[in-house]
Amino acid sequence: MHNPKIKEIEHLFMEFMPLYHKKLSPIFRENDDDEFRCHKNQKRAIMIIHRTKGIILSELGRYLDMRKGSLTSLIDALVENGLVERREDVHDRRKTLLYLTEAGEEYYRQMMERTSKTYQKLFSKLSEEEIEQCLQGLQHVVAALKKI
Amino acid sequence: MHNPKIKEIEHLFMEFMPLYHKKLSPIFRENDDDEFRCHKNQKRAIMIIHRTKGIILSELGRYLDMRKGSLTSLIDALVENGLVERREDVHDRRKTLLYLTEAGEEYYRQMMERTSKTYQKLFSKLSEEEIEQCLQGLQHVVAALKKI
DNA sequence: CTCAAACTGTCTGAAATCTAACTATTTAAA
DNA sequence: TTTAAATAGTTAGATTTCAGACAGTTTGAG
Repeated sequence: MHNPKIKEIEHLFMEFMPLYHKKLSPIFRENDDDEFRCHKNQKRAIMIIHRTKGIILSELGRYLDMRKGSLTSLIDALVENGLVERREDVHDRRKTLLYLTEAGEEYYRQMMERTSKTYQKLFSKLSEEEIEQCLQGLQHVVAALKKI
Repeated sequence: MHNPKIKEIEHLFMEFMPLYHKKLSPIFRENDDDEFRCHKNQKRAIMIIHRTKGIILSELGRYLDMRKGSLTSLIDALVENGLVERREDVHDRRKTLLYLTEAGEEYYRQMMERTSKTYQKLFSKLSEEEIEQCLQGLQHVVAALKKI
């Protein structure tokens, strides 16, 4: 019942997450020339809504690891700023579908432009081989997380 | 200057993080039989202090992606509950070193016991080969994050 | 069909986190 | 040596997130 390799995976995640926060999370704090003054979690929400258009609030909360109650006000602010819009779900009247507005998509593009520069700068410290291994490693980890 | 593989890595991280939050983060929310009623970030802090004994507040903040100002009160609560202790740094009087108390280590052990059960259950859905690939993948990603 | 269980989003007051100052200490350049 | 810049931790007030309760809707078992 107890698989030692899974235990190793657990340890690696505990090593991985602090490293991610230290090296990569700060990217979402960068607030220079952010006309809407979005904070970190608003930016994370925008990135997810862009990728999964029509997502509902509850599911967004799962992806962000935030409670749906917190998201009501977070999304309210984004709607007020004209970056996000709510639409009713025709097939399930409980649900509200979330989309980026055109302004939201534009904001997303600008955000990604800055993000990419930071990624390029950071990972250029690695050799081509290390980059390749990181890339393939991430693919395997993502594939695993999708299955569990 | 622009490396397309780094761009792929960036995309994979953007896919990875929401998946991690959805599948693995909830583990730290489990609050059954938690006599100290530690919330998620307190648990994350305890895990990091266990791994990096004698860490200072500012560095802990980087690993948690939290501001040092927030950590003063977070650590205060853990100290009051007898799980963490502050010690002065003899060589640099600005610094305060953080350690788990014996009760803190015991709390950590109990938390890890529950965590491990959840990891075992989740990852047992994967084949041996998929587990191996996830494991090796994580090793490469961690190695990369350490270098950048 | 009926009705309980599950799920949606919102609300309210409590709790946690953030921003931005501030003091103290160390580092390093002048 | 002197001094400016960088870093550590704390504090106060503003902002964000939380837990828990709520009403409306859908699902599914009997």
